[in-house]
Amino acid sequence: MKKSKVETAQTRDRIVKTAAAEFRRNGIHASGLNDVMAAAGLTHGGFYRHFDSKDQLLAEACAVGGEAFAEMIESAASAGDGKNSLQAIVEAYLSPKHRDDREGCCPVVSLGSELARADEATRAIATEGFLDLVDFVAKRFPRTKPEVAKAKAIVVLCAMMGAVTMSRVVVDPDLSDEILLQMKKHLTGG
Amino acid sequence: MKKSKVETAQTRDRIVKTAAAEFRRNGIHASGLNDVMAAAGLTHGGFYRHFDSKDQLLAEACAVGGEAFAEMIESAASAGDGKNSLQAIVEAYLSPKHRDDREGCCPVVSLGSELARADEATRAIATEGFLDLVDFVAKRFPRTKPEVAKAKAIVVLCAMMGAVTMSRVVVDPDLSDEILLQMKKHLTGG
DNA sequence: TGTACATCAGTGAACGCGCGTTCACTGATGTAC
DNA sequence: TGTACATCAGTGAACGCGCGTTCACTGATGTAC
Repeated sequence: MKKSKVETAQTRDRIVKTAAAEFRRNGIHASGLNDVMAAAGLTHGGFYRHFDSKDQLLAEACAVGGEAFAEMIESAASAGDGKNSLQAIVEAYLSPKHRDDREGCCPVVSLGSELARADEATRAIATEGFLDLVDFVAKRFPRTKPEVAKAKAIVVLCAMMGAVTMSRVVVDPDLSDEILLQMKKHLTGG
Repeated sequence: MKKSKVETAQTRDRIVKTAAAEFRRNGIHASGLNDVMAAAGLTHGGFYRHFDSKDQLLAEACAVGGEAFAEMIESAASAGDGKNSLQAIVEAYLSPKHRDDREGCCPVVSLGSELARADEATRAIATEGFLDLVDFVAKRFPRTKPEVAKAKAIVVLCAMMGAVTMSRVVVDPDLSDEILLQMKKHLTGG
């Protein structure tokens, strides 16, 4: 049953990507390794050929999930023209599509309160992902001092994270939409 | 072993209050009924004399935790004078004290991403708690149309929730403080 | 008011189940000669 | 290049453990007479 090196690496990648989706969909605690491995088309026994522990998988899944989400945001930014790329980011982040995308969304939205209790390695990776996003958003404030741009980016990102999280908690669909809309108006100076 | 009606009601209250703290400290999934009952000074077997299920306890714990947190915010608001009560709320919510208070904090901060996956009853209670806070904060915008004040309150609350959540995720204490500080400056027009 | 009995809050053991993790086994791959 | 052997990815059963939930039992409380 031994697989080629290429195949082994592909399997490992598939497990991490599957975990990144499963964790975001169901939460960290609620996603069993059995679920993740089955969703990746494998049995659970082989897990420890690739990883030391569930915590290690979580850390790697956070890295991959964060990068994938950053790419989504970056492509949304480049869809808007140079001047309006901040608005394009805000509209993508605060869209009902993002709110309803349980597998591909921002990891902080789907896992925020669980990440706050995760081990240091995972939180360090989440911190890096956040800072990468902060840098990217900060560039949308040209002719602004770097520290000020960074501060603005932190505010915009955290505000959006809170809004999408809350839009998922409330039961009233109209209220959920309103939360996204009001935050969008606020952040785009409407 | 039967207890008096008063004692029974007190026990029930104690379980709910203990659960409200345990859930916020450790998360919903990570808090076992055994943990909650032991923390309330009881054995786990008696749980079902008071509640139908863990989900029911969660819903009631959300209600109690939300009310207790609202009272904290209201007392913070009345500590500042009438004009600056909004600023007092923002400063209390975005304080390191609130970030570091794992048991008494805002339920959305400690449980947000888990609440988003909770059952309808719990999310309905969380929605009520949120709307109560929105109404309370909206009153800090006098001489403003009710719809506009409500919109502003939604924005302020969600932005603060996101900031405190993120401040708990990041590993760098300076960055954590900066997140709180920048959001405070932003919301108080600094 | 005093007595007999039903109620039921709380205990502690047990239920089935799924968790994270381990392990003997398999057989195709990669390596050594 | 061809053959013999070591490696190890993946399987499936098993480990101990804790989960949510159930239940027989207890004894003090509340109730009926």
